[in-house]
Amino acid sequence: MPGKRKVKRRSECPLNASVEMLGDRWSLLIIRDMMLRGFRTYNEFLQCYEGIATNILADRLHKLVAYGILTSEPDPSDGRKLIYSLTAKGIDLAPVLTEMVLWAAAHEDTGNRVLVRQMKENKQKFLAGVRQRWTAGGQSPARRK
Amino acid sequence: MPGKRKVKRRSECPLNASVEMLGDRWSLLIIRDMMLRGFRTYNEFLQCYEGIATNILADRLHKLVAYGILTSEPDPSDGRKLIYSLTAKGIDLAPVLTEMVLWAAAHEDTGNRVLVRQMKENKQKFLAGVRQRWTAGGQSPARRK
DNA sequence: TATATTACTTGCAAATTACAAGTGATATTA
DNA sequence: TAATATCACTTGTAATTTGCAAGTAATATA
Repeated sequence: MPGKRKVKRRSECPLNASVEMLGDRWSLLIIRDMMLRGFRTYNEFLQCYEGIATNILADRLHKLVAYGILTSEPDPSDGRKLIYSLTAKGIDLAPVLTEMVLWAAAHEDTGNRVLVRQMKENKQKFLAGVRQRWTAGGQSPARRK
Repeated sequence: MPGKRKVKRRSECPLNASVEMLGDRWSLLIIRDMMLRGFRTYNEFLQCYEGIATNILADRLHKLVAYGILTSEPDPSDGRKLIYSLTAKGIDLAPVLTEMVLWAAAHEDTGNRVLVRQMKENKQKFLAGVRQRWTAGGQSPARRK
């Protein structure tokens, strides 16, 4: 388990730390696609509904790895591919994602009602599910398209 | 209570809606300063630790008002001032803020341990406090400097 | 009446983003 | 084995956004 490293930030505020790491238009969507859709490779991430540009995706993946939110390793069955995984730190973003989803679902006209109902009715169960799919037991989380 | 309006977004995903409204380096910090420090005017927001630029602040305040997260009204005791308030939609961001604070506090070397302990030990009480300070009874939430 | 304060706006350089078109390494197909 | 396809990127360029400094009009204070 890596220790907390001292990083130069605009302030000491923990919210500011989160905003500096995640406060952009793409990082959380990549994490969403890992948590909810089981995406793990570059080309899968490129298929995200919102249409991320290739250079931005490469940049964000590097940053998320540098922040300790993701790790990457070569695919043993295909030397061209890199497989990205969520670390414990990345898995711990599930509550953040959940609250952002519930907030938007409550106040905006959005889709994916199934997911929202699932999150609302049993937040704890949903979080446990993400954790299980991405730790020890679940090396290859199920893909849902 | 305003209804949910149809807005053109990159996708229907509720997380994407949140990211489009809040996914930048400043919006959530303005909301933090309202919720935790009781800031309500332009000059107060300008004093934020992270040092926001005036044009960025003006832009973000306009956007947050347009999204229905804030409202603004002239200060009756000083015609030059505008007083910004959190709407119900804005108050409902407290759980998002809380989870982002707890995540960073758990995984990064950050400050404001008092706030973090308060949030961790009694999340519900903290959320209730924010709601109370910003609704009906609490027209002028206490300033903590 | 002169000065100060408030909430901005404007101009401009620098940084970031989006889009299109490569690139080298590896894998598959004929 | 040679040609083609796929993979994870990189590069170039234009458009957009940001950061900083310097205004500005309306209102308040001395």
